[in-house]
Parts: sequence; C-alpha cells; structure tokens
Amino acid sequence: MSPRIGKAELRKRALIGAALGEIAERGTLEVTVAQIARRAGVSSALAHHYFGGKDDLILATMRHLLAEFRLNVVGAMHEAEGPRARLSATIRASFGPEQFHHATISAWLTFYAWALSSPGAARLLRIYHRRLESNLTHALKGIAPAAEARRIACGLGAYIDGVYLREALSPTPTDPAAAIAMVERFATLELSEVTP
Amino acid sequence: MSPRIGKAELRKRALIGAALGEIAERGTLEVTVAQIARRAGVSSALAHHYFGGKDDLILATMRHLLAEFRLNVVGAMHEAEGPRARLSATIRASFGPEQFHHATISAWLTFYAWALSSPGAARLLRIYHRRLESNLTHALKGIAPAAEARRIACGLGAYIDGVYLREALSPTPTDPAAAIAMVERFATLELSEVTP
DNA sequence: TTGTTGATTGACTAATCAATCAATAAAGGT
DNA sequence: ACCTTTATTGATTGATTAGTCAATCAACAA
Repeated sequence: MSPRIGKAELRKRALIGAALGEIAERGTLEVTVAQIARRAGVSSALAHHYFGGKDDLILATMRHLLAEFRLNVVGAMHEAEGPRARLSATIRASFGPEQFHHATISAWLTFYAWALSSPGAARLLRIYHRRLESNLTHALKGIAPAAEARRIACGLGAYIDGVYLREALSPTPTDPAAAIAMVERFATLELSEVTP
Repeated sequence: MSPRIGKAELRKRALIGAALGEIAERGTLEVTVAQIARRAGVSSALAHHYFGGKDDLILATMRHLLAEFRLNVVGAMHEAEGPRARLSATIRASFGPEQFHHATISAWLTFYAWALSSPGAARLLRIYHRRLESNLTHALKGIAPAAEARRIACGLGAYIDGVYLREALSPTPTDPAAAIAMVERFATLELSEVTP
C-alpha cells in the first residue's frame, strides 16, 4: 500500500502546519523561512522549491485556515433544519474548536493585519467575509425582511470578529460556549424586534 | 516670544506623527527608522537619540493615540447628563473623527497584532480595554443590575472592536454615524431586556 | 543496469536595517 | 570670549534573512 498522497503534497502540508505553528507561537508574521522549515523537518531551500517565496507559503497557510473553516460550516449546516437553525449553525461553526483556540486566533489576527499591506491577503479575507455574510443573510432572510436581514448579518459579522479580537488579546482563554452565547443573544435580540 | 515647548519635545512630536503616518500609509509596522526620520525631516540617528530604539518610538506612538482617545472621552463625558447619556457619550467618543478615519484605524490594527508579540504593546492595549470597559460598566450600572452591566459592557467592547476591524479592511470608508448607530442599537436592544 | 525525473540540501549572495559612534554645530550660561 | 551641554548628522558595523544554485540523492521506468 503506497501512500495515497504524493510526497510533494505531504511536504506542503507539513510546511503549512509548521508555518501556522511558528506564526501562532511567535505572534507575528516576522518568522523566517528557516524557522518554518526547521519545524517541518526540512531545509529552507525546500520551502522555496515548493512554494516559490515566503509570501506564497503564508498565503497558502491562510487558504488552509479558510478551507478548514469552510468545512466546519458545511458540516454544521448539514444537520440544520430551518432558517433559525441555519443561523445558529453558522454562528456555532465560527466558534468551532478547530477555529476558536489561541493559536488559530493569533494567526487570524496577524493575517488581518497583513491584509492591510498584502493585496493577496486582503483578497482572501474579503472572500471569507463575503461567504460568512452570505451565509448569515441567507438564513436571516427566512425570518426577517431582506433589508433587515442584511443589516443584522453585517452586525453579526462585526460582532463575531470583535469577539475573536478580544480573545486574541485576552490573557485567559474564553470558553467557546460563552462566545457562542454572546452572539446568539445578539441575534435573538435583533430578531425579536423584527419578528413580533 | 520663544517657543513654550522645548526643541526636544518638538522633535519627538514630529517623529511620532511621522511614525503614525508611515505605519498607516504602509499598513505595517515594518517601516524603517530611516523612513520615519525622513518624513519628520531629521536623520535616523536623531530618532534613536530621542527614543532609544525603534520599539520605543512605536510604543510612544501608541501612547499618543491612546492619550488622544482619552481626551476625546473626557470631552464627550463632560456634557453628558445621566447614565444613558454617559453611555452614548462613550460610544460616540469611540468613533470620534480623530479616531475613526482610515489611517488611524489601520494603525490600531497593526498595534493590536503587535500586542501578540510585544509585552509593552499588550500592556498598553490592556489599559485601554480596561478604561473603556470601566467607562461603559459605570454608565450601565446606573440603568441595569451590576452583573448585567458588566456583561453588556463586555459585549459592547467587543462589538466596537469588531466594527473597527471591519472598517480597517473595508475598501469603502464607513460613515462614523452609521457605526455609532450600529453600536447604539446594540446597547438599546440589550437594555430593553433588563429594564422593562 | 541505466537514464530520467523529481526531491533535497549546504553554501552562497545580495539586500536590508537597527543601532552605534565619533565628529560637528548650535545654544546658552558665566 | 570661553566652556558646557545639547542637538544633529554621516558613516559604519554587525546581524539577519529571502532567495538562488549547483551538487547530491532517491525513486523508478525502460
């Protein structure tokens, strides 16, 4: 039984994982290719061989996080019946254990900041924002008028980001359930006004 | 009439302003001391002379932003009568024109990210967080039970940060009034439940 | 076996940049 | 005028680091 995935794919995954680890651990994108490569157990030249440059490696790391998040969402969506449940599923997915732990949150924050100076990073984050907001809006349209749905989705998106931001800088880790409860409460309050 | 402020203070202010400008314009803390010094019209050696090192200069820039924000808050607080007005004043101050424009918001985001790796920056942000939350909680305690006040203040703080974060990455600038309306609505919704 | 392709590396390069320092200029007091 | 202190700079250094390249090494097909 030979490995189903090629050696190249294996190495790329290891490098992406190592990049994520270094970035989260050091809390900055100012990590050297050599550090990442060492953590992945290869030479820095190999990282360049597979990814071209440091920026490409970091972009690939962002894409990986994004894909993971997407998986989380579709998984949660699958078992959701009705618009309100789909709304809750989207919120719950945003705080899934895969995303909402310190290392990942730190990485997200560094990526957000990077987006200010990297068009590629900005593009990826815009895609993520659009997707999240689209999910929220779609679910909300089943409960509230379209205009209200869009407004509430915008607020929820900002709130989710805000909770992440606070968590990134908080010395004591927050329980994901508490974060979910905060956002759920906001959604319920907003909806109680538009669906009497 | 000789200048009331010494030459040293003048130069420091120029350097801090230049640092803020460079950081906001480039969207990153990876600006060179030489770039900052050139923008301030002095040599890079002088920046070191006055601030010691690059990190100290950037920390001073953060402190400057923080102090400006504080001024904004006390100013808005001064003309506020009663707890609900104080709550609104705090929110309004958070989105004052001095704070809520693109350059400043970009700088904030880079500082937030820096706090992940710089204890000094983390300390400053914690002070800012505590101050904001304390202001919010204090005002809210005049309207809601203490426990609820703390919970709502926590949510408001996160929401304000989230709105900032969205604005930092948004290609189109948001109207401060719209941001204030979003947060005000959040506060009103929360309060409508605890004060029947 | 042998040749081809891809994997992998150590060594090197070129660029960047924070920080230092010795030297000069300006200011201000006596 | 003289001396002390402070302001200011150009030149330099030492460290770091992304990216390159030619040289091995491993896999594997013919």
